[in-house]
Amino acid sequence: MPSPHRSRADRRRATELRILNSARELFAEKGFDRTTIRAVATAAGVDPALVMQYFGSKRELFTQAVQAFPALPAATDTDALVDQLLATLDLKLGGLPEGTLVMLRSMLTDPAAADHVRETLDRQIDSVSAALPAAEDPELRAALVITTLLGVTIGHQFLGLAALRDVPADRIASLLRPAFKALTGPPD
Amino acid sequence: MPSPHRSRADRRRATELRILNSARELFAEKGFDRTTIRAVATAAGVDPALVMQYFGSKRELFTQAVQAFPALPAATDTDALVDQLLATLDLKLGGLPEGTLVMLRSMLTDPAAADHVRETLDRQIDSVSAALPAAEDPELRAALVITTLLGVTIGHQFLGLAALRDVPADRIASLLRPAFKALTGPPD
DNA sequence: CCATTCACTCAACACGTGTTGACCCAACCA
DNA sequence: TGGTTGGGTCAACACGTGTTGAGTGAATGG
Repeated sequence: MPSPHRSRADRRRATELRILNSARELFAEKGFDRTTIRAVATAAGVDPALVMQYFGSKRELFTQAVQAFPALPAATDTDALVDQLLATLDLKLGGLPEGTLVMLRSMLTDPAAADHVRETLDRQIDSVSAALPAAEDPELRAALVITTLLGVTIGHQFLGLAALRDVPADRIASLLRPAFKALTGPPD
Repeated sequence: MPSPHRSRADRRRATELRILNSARELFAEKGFDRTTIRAVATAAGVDPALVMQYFGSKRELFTQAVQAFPALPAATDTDALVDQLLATLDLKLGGLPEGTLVMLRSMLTDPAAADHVRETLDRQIDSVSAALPAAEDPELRAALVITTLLGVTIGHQFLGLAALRDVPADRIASLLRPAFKALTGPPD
């Protein structure tokens, strides 16, 4: 059922976007393997063949459905860095962008997704590490901070751990803050 | 190629075990969806139909391939608890039992695996929480400790983050210790 | 020694998948 | 108005999957 009176190019872009959105939603919810081209097509109200025609392959559709993680804001001061990292918790626990969910969901079972996540986290670690000039082993400390956030995110967003349900993000942040301070700079 | 002179019952148990071990290895490496009955059978040197005959279904084989996480040792003292938690890092970073790898690998894409992991972690959280009588929000604190360990494990074991490669477990433990102390009991 | 049990294999079914090529018809353009 | 483009559908192929039922032959036990 085509929407009324629109130019051919407009409709083309609209359905392509509809497909991409359905794909993101399904990939984020069920992962790469369990998301079928047919399911995406149905969700978008379109024939499976059209999905192929537009994106070439399921793998390519997956790639397009992923969007880069939001870059971490730079910080040179350690205290400010911790605050900024904790500020991202709101995002991580509430409305993580769907393109990010797509990556995280499949990272343990799809090597391509794992690569993408690894590269992204490595980059984030470098970025955090660069803001820890005073401490020793800055890269390792940064990695522990980032993986901690990853673990909390997984426990909350994907596993739905009881102890994390209905806990406001700033409560978690306030408990995590002293831990991150201990991690990023030792008490001397 | 039957191994020589053994009783029928012995050989039966032996091949059943061989199948189970192959299954564990493959499930741990590739996850539920990408592990095929045929691949398990081939790895065990056996016909696919035999796998079905012994385990009934792929799902049942998966269930059998999972073994319970090693229970957390109890501790009533906070400092001792932190030490014990960090002592598990050796295990988590080195030779995590394959049955555990199976669960973790599939937890993001297979709901049954997610259930199992959630239940296990909930139990661990309760256990840790019980050892934190003094602090407020003990359950939440426990959950943050456990999810931190989860995140570090994933970053190291499954993603292979560069910053965690070739870092001895006790180095990580020594950096994590002050963070866990800050998390389990506030500086008063 | 013979009948039976049973570990194990073979061949196939039913189904869902990604992917493809032929086709249709409304929008466009001269 | 008529020919062409191109968004979109239809039907099918080739393949891999979990699963099944009939069959085979050696170990068993009386």
